[in-house]
Amino acid sequence: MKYTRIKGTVDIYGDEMDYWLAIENATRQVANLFGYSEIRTPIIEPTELFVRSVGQETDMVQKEMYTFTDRGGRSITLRPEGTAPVVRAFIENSMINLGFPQRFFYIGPMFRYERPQKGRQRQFHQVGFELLGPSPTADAEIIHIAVRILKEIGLSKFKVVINSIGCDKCRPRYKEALKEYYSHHLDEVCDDCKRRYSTNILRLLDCKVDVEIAKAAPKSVDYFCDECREHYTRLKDLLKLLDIDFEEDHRLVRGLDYYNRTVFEIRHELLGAQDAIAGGGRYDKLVEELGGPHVPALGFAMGMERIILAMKEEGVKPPEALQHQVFIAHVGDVMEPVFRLAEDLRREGITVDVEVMERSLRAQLKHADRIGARIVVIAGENELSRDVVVVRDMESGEQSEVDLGFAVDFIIDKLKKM
RNA sequence: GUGGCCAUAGCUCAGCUGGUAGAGCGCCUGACUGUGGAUCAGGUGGUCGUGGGUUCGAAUCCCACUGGCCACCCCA
Repeated sequence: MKYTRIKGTVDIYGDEMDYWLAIENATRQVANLFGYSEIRTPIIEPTELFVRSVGQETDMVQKEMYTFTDRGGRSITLRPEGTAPVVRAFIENSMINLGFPQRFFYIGPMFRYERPQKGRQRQFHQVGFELLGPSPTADAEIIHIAVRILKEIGLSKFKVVINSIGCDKCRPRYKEALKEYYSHHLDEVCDDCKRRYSTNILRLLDCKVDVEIAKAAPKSVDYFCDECREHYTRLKDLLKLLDIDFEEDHRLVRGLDYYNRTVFEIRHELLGAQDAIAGGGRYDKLVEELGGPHVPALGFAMGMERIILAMKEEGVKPPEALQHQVFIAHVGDVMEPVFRLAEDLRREGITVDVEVMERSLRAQLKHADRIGARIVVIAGENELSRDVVVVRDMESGEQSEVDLGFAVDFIIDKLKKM
């Protein structure tokens, strides 16, 4: 094979596309119901944008970015996530003048240079929502939307996990407590944890090896400042009001530096190692960090590939995006009336395939059957010389001769009854 | 970046201890000269992932590379 896909990428087509459209349709529908407008930002951004926002020390920046130098000598990166570009666009276009709050959603490809596995590719796709606003009500709304979309798609076997990692004011105290605690267990934890003890102490909490040690570790809740405690408590109350089931997990910390206070994840029960189908949190300092005004905000992203895996695991079938309704088979020199009939039907919103291969009638019927056409119109010289066509119901096999002038009404009527 | 398993027709796979490729499905044609789905018959289709090595001879053994899957790491 001469040319093949780049490692970690896939071609999406055919029946598979139905899954994608189901997710996109659910997203747009829910976005519309909650008043979110779509934003499309470039796929390439200055490298520095992600270094600043996601964090110099994160794995995403350290070893997962697709970065290259363009012909002008600029360092460019294929976006590894969607929040930083949205915030950049918000600042650059002075959207602050549009008033508050502001609500955005996006759908598109992201790129991370990782080793592919189940639920993980190098080019993957996310649906994301961002809400620029400060209150716990905003947090509840964002989680509400994520759950709503998943339900709209037809999923049910997932759970919402939430936590708060405090803010700049109270997190240092919490980190101290963790260091103190882990200093007594350093010889028991895994090598990764030993390394992160000094680089990123919070991450020791979600280590999968030393689960018991992490479970017994100090919890952020016990170190919150008054504001963080109030925010977190209020969020939980609001989620209950919205009838959203959630679990608290003090070990949930996220890998992006910009998060503070609320973080959450939605995990699917039937997936493998990569079971997080959505994740997000609050980022109150990010807008300022990127040179904008003080604008507290939060958001989340859902992994479309993972949602499709979840749909398949749960047996959720997306609706067929393309339904072949009418196939026009023709024999002989009859194109003028055939084209006219096809156009008349399409004007009524009916999907019409016209034979373009000049095959035998038998082959045309076979093709019509394969694409799932409900009705086949047989237009031959025999019929058209008498100004009629044959209309065949492909399910029952019933055929009727219909005057050309009544064919459209006849077919519309027949489709309605199917 | 690390580890395990894997790579034969469009798809799913067989091919035992080395003797130079097969099935099912699909696709095309015909039986049915202008009528799909069933059946039957015929046909199409592969430099056995790539490169090298061992051998008289390699799809089969060895090495490297590439790619795939799964897991680690990390994340959606």
